[in-house]
Amino acid sequence: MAVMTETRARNRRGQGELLRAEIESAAMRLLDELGDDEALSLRAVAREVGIAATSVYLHFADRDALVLAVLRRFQRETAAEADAAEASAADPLGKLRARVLRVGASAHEHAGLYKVLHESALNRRVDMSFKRSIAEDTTAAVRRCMDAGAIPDGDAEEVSLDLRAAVHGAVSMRVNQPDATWPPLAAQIERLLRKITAG
Amino acid sequence: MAVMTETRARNRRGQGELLRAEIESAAMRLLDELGDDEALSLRAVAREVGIAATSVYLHFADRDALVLAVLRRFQRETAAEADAAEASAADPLGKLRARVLRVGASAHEHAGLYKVLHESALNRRVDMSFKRSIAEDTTAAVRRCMDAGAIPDGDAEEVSLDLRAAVHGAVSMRVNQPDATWPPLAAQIERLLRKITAG
DNA sequence: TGTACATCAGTGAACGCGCGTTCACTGATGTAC
DNA sequence: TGTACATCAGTGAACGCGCGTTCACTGATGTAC
Repeated sequence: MAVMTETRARNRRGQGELLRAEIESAAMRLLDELGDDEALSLRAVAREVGIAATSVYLHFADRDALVLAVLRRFQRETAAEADAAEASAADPLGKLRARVLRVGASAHEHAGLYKVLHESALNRRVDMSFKRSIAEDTTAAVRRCMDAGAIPDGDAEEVSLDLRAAVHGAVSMRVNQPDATWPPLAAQIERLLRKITAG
Repeated sequence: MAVMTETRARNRRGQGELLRAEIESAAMRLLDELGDDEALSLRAVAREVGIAATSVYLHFADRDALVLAVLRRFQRETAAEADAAEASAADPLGKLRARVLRVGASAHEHAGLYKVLHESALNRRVDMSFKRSIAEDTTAAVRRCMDAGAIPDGDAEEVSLDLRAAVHGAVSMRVNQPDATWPPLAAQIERLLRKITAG
């Protein structure tokens, strides 16, 4: 029965794009809580921002467009964090470890967004090929480890696939059953990395 | 615009429970296609069976009860298949391999049900502890391998967790991005099993 | 410096939809006498 | 052998809900003259 009393000052002329960012941020917050794109309603986003539901259409063609914008941003941010983590390590194996740990941690921290990005029905409906870069970056890091002799030589694509599957699984279990008790994610990821990269 | 013309003979007296099974089967089919419990509507199930929507309430308290009945059945069937596969192998390692391969294959074959069981919002909302048995059975199989010296001795719980994470990840990727091209699941599972059980 | 007006940012009412669930009911059938 | 009736299996109308989206609109503000 609580009535929405928040009012929001209209943006100055020429500043209309500011609302776009506000909508996107609100949707990102909600989506991270919900963990399900179908559960995100445009009207809830509008309520969160304090605008009329129809105002969302000033900046996004429809609900899918809004969700996709959020997911692109999450993907971009995660990739940047992974790059930064990689850069902070010295040797190839340290870089691979830092990258994988960072990707796992980001996913765990933003469980809802991770779920929507990787486990929602959107994957069946729209093109999400922008996700590919994470896989490619991991494969490249594996390859550099092999080239440097830091891990046994082999099929980098295959090792990367196994590694991503294992990390995805470790994260997914925790994200989907948050109430169960789980051993620390980082330790498991390090162990999986060790096992999977060993010849 | 197609109108539902299917008619369905009312069950004989005393046979009312037959409808329960029909509803459960229809819901199972739909849920496997949809891969999302929130997308399953009671009315769609009723349409599929050819009954009035309200007739579902003769056998299930509400939508959640119906979905849970389906998931319990799927879990029971998968566990039985895994036990059968295990029984068909001779040595402990063969049994573990057979079990893990069978669980992976069942999941892949029933992608939608697998998703609902392991990745749906139901996990946050209701008790799904009946899922535990699969994990426990795998851990037991790992322990028998260790006892028999078929794999290096170690923490069976930990190895089982890593194995389940990896297999879950391998399945989940394929299930969630069915249009991407993936190498054969069985080969990847065998490889992961080898790597993860090796000391 | 003043003012008409185009533009920009955003609104509010309305639409049709499918949904879960409640409720009072119907009509065939088996059974007690 | 006949029949009244309780029970069983299932129905159909109706409810209120929140949703995505369309549409014509409003009112403040910057700018051209």
